[in-house]
This record gives sequence, structure tokens and C-alpha cells, in this order.
Amino acid sequence: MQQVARERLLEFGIRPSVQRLAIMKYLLTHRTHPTVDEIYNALAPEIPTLSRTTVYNTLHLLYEKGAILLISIDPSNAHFDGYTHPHAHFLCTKCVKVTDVEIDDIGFVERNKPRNAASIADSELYYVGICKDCDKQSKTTNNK
Amino acid sequence: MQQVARERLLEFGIRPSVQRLAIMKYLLTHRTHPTVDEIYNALAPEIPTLSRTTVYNTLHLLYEKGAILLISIDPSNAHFDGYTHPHAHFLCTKCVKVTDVEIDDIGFVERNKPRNAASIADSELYYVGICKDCDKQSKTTNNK
DNA sequence: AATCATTTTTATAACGATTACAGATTTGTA
DNA sequence: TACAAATCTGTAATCGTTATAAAAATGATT
Repeated sequence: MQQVARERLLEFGIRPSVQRLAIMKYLLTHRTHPTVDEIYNALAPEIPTLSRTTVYNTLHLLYEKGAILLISIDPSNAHFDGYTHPHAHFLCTKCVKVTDVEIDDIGFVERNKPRNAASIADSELYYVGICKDCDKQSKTTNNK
Repeated sequence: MQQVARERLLEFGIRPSVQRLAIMKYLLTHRTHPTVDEIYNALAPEIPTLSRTTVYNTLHLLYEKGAILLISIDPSNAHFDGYTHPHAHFLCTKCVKVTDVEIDDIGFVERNKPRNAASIADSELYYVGICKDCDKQSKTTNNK
């Protein structure tokens, strides 16, 4: 997986430093759409000198180069995704988790591109609601 | 239009105060997907006592009740939309303007709802890129 | 109309995610 | 080894948003 991460970086013209490799690898092995803090907290133990700023800078760089996705679904935290194949996302506002939504005909998004666009850098389809797990819990525990 | 704004508020169970009416009316008459500050600056002259906090509170209330849309397309500013019929959005990263994108088969979004969702409160399809106007300008002026 | 409870608005302070910055460190090259 | 460029780091600053508590407005009751 280390090798896959390295290749991904090189593929998008990004020089593979220790920090960049670790962040890219983390995104490839965790399909949880982590936030900056989640990534920082996960990697800090293995890279003790790691700075939060580096995580910000690196994620920004990876996104700019097209190596990862930035998901703006959650107004209070940016989420990131190393799985770049076209798909949609779902945010549960109870557990604040982002999950993947497979789309049968993702070409739909391509076909509906805005007419006044000269170029499209990114597109995103997302849903916001309550997931079944949270819904079930709220019913069994009689919470409001 | 004042009357339309009033009816929209009542329709969603919101008591029509002066401030709420003005904000609702502004969103109905300006299809520009304004930010909090744009709305505040536009209404402050006619409502001198208006507080920015009231704009935040009101927009939050209107969104919670379903009377308006919240667009998370721009990570640095929340945008709002009084046009609640299903449609998509396009953010030009040069001029930082959000425009509407008409979708021929918006039922697509409904059909692809996440399987693990108990309920969906909101969904959004958006595009990010460069609009034709900005693209043209950057070419004629030889800017990079 | 006066009183009182409730709702709404306001101003200020606090919060927190992100960015700016400048110095330190690492890397690549000669 | 020496040097320039790239990268990383820690701190401070920024800025959109939220929390809070007091002030004002509203509505109901007498």
C-alpha cells in the first residue's frame, strides 16, 4: 500500500515526502472521509514531529493536484476522500459520519454540466439526513 | 412580493417579523445565492437596527423549517437560496459566484438515495470550475 | 390601557477551523 | 561538503459562525 500511495503521488506530480506519503496512505486505507484532525491524530504517534499545518498544506496540495477529493458536505469540517472514482456521499447529522453512496449512472452528472462553465474542476452529489443506525437507536432508547 | 414572502413564512410555520419578512423577501427577489454578509449589507440601510446575528439566526431558522436552501458549495461562506425547486449549482472559483444549473431529470437524485438512510433532509448537486466569462477575460487580458 | 409571560432581536464575547508567516529542517544537485 | 530550493514546523492572526445575556417587541389576560 505504501507503494500504491507513492505511485499515486507521482502520478499527480507530487514529490513523495514522508508526511505526504503517510497522509496519502492513510486516505487510501481509511474509507471514512476523515477530517484534518482525524488524520493528524492518527498520524501524530508515528510521525512525532508532524504539524497540523502540514496536514492542512498537504491535503490542500493533494486536492489541488487532483489526487484526492474534498467533500464540503459538512459545514463545520472539511472531509477528504482518497477514493476518487465518481460517487456520491451521505452525511448523517446525528453521528456526523460521511458514507459513500454508489450511483448506478454517474454519467448523469457529466451530462448535466452547467452551460456557462468553461471548465469543471470538481463536482459533488451529496445527501444529508439521518442514517438507519441512528434512527433505530433514537427509537429504542426513546430519546427525542 | 411582500405578500408572497409572508405566505412562504406562514406556510412553514414561521411567524413573520419585520426582519424575517425582509430576509425572506430578499431571497425571493435575488436569485444570486447570497451570503450572510451580502444579505446583511443589503438590508441594513432599510432596517438600521438590524444585527448580523439576526441574519444568522433567521437564515438558520428558515433553513431548518425548509423554507430556503443552504448551499455548502463554497467552503469559506455559506450561501442561501430562496428558490427551493430541485436544481443544481455551479461555483466559479474565479469570480466566486454561484449560479443555477437546471437538471432535466432531477428525479435521478431521488432514485439514488443512500440505502443506509432512514430519512433525507436535504440533497445537493454542485459543480466547481471556471465560468465562461472568467475564462474569456483571462484569455483576452493575457493574465495567467 | 396596564401587566406579565413569551418571543424575538440585539450587541458583545467566545469559539474554532483555517490560513499567514517566518524560521528551521530536509532534500536534491553540483 | 556546500548551496539553493523545497518542505516542514510552531505560533499568531484571521474570519465565519455560535453562545450568551440583556433589551425590545409581541400577544394574551385582566
